[in-house]
Amino acid sequence: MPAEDSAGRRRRGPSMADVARLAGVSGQTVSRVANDRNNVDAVTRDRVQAAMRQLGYRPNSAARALRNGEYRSIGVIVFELHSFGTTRTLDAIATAATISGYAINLVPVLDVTQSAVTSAFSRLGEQAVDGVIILIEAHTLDEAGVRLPHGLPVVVVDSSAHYDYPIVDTDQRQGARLATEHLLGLGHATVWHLGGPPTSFAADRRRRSWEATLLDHGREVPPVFDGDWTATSGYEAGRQLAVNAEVTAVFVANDQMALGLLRALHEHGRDVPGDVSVVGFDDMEEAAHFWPPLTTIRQNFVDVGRLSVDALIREIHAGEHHHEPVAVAAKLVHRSSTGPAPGR
Amino acid sequence: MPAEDSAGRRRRGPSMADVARLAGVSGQTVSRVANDRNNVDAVTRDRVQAAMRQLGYRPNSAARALRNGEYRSIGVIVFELHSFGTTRTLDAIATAATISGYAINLVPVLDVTQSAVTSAFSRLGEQAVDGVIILIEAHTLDEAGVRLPHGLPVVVVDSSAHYDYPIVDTDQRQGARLATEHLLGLGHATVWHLGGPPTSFAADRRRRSWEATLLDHGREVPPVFDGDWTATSGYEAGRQLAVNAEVTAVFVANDQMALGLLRALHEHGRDVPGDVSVVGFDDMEEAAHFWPPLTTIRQNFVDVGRLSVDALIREIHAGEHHHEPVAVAAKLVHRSSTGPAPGR
DNA sequence: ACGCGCGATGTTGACGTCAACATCGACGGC
DNA sequence: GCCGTCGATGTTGACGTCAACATCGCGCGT
Repeated sequence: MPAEDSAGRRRRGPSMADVARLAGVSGQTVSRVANDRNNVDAVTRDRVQAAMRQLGYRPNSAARALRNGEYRSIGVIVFELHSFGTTRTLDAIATAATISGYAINLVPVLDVTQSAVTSAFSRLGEQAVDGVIILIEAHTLDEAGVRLPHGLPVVVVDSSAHYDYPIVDTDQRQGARLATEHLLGLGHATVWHLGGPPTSFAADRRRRSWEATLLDHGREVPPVFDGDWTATSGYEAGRQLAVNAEVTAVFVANDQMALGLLRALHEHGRDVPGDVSVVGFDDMEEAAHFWPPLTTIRQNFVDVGRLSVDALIREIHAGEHHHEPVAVAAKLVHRSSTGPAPGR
Repeated sequence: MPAEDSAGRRRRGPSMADVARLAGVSGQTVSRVANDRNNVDAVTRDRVQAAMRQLGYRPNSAARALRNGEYRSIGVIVFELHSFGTTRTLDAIATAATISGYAINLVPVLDVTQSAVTSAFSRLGEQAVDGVIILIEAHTLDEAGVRLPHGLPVVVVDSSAHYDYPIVDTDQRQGARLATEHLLGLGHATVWHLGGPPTSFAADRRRRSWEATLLDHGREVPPVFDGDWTATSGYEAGRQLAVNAEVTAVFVANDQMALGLLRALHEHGRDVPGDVSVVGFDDMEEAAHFWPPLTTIRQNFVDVGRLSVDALIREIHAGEHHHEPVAVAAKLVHRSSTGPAPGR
């Protein structure tokens, strides 16, 4: 339990009443000063502010939230901050929320098990939040069943349209098409794919769009390799791709796996982009300094974050709901890891 | 303002009173059930729980916090989540806090200006937190002056002993010595250094320790190159290091800059580790897949996070204060970017 | 048969804030 | 000089929860 003072009472900060007493005014006047209302005499205001400073007064946000029925805080459920995309999106969400005057309540899912997700959701039920943004990959969500308190506004950052909640995400379809067509445009007969985990909707979208693009152009669709977003999984898949001489172009579902692939290609003495061209996805800051610098699809995480906060706040205030999924455009960043098909 | 019901009242969730009415008991009994007190008859408990489920009751944490004088929440001040270390530490803090039953309130500093820091601090003053962990680099903190509400428990994750707050951090000194001695042990005449921004205490510690280690071994201390933690800055410094034939060993203050350095070395045709050995700091997941895989100093972010949460909670509960700074040991991870000095 | 103890449940009030309403005094118009 | 107006300030109560205290009834010991 918290520290207590000599009388055995909980140590709490000074309240409005304390400030009021010191300044010789009523609590209500203190409230008015604290909230910047204009109908307070300048002299009185100064006196109150001096008293606040002297006592180190800070408003009690619990009381305020109780009174106003609003926490001005939004919960963000995340599963590990290892993934580059999640981290950047969280950053953007935090920034957007702060600008809109909302605090961020970070609710981590401790491990991949279903019970961890369920427990994160139930923790959230007791949290002081007005709404929730879900940043974990969808399949986990599905399995846990939607155990979120009814009536809590929710926005999902993901690529499935299967939820009862508003959705904001990068336009995976368009991004993957950009990558694939870039490689085809360089004269490669076809494009191989190193995908994300099959359980991720984002990975699924990228894979489908890659496939559709190939078919649109009348190309063969090579078998897919699946990774788990980590560089290590990219390296492992890469060891198989590297020994296959037919492989001249690979679209990798994220930059980290692309890094692993590059390493595998180097180890097998295959030149990039001379023998094999590689395109990533995300455009993490490091990608520009991979060896060789990675051509990749840049996601606009700032917009994703901002738009999900906007959507959530709209839902909180107006009870609005169920708009079209919001898709944020991605763009191709051309660097040195892609070049013309060999012998062309 | 939040959505209102048809009567124009704020839409709020059901309260204990609503549950009590439905279950035909007093509010206090509902409270006892909600808090898992044992002195409630099993039959009554079931009835209350059924009512809770039916109404979708969730306890109002604002009221609870007001009543108990404790938010069970800790604030974490961060500046951007771009840096790998900050992100990992935040992750560890979130995990540790959750396990200890504390929520995380993320308070982003929006940009590098002093006013942004000040404003983050003052936002924090109004936030529903019992304590604060500061995860931004120290110099920014200094300039802003310690404007934190007096009496708010604080823990700083940084490497300066100049604060009035408890400190937890990786043992920068030991980590940098490990890196430097590893390179000297491989027969390099001396070790060059690509440091972090001079304003960072962590960077400062690493630099000093590198220098001290060289002096201990009677080696020459080459001029320092300063980066800003980004791969880009590492690349730029790297272009200067790469053209200097004397450089055979470089200790880089983080992995991201090391990546940029590797790229610069490749571009100048200098072999790693044949011509130049490189050691990084952090051990981000990707480091194992750099080309070549990077020898680096692994920071134990999990421990840093856990220990800072522990220290903060201790401070919150007992008002304990001012222990020795906590230094978490780092360790060397040997990969392929380091080898014997050329011609040896 | 009486009372004591104890477990189950109910009642009251306080946590800090702020909207709504009440009050008070000064000033201007007639 | 009287009243109406308006701006500054004060008073009251309610938000939802829970500790402290009060009550009630049942079983058991003597």
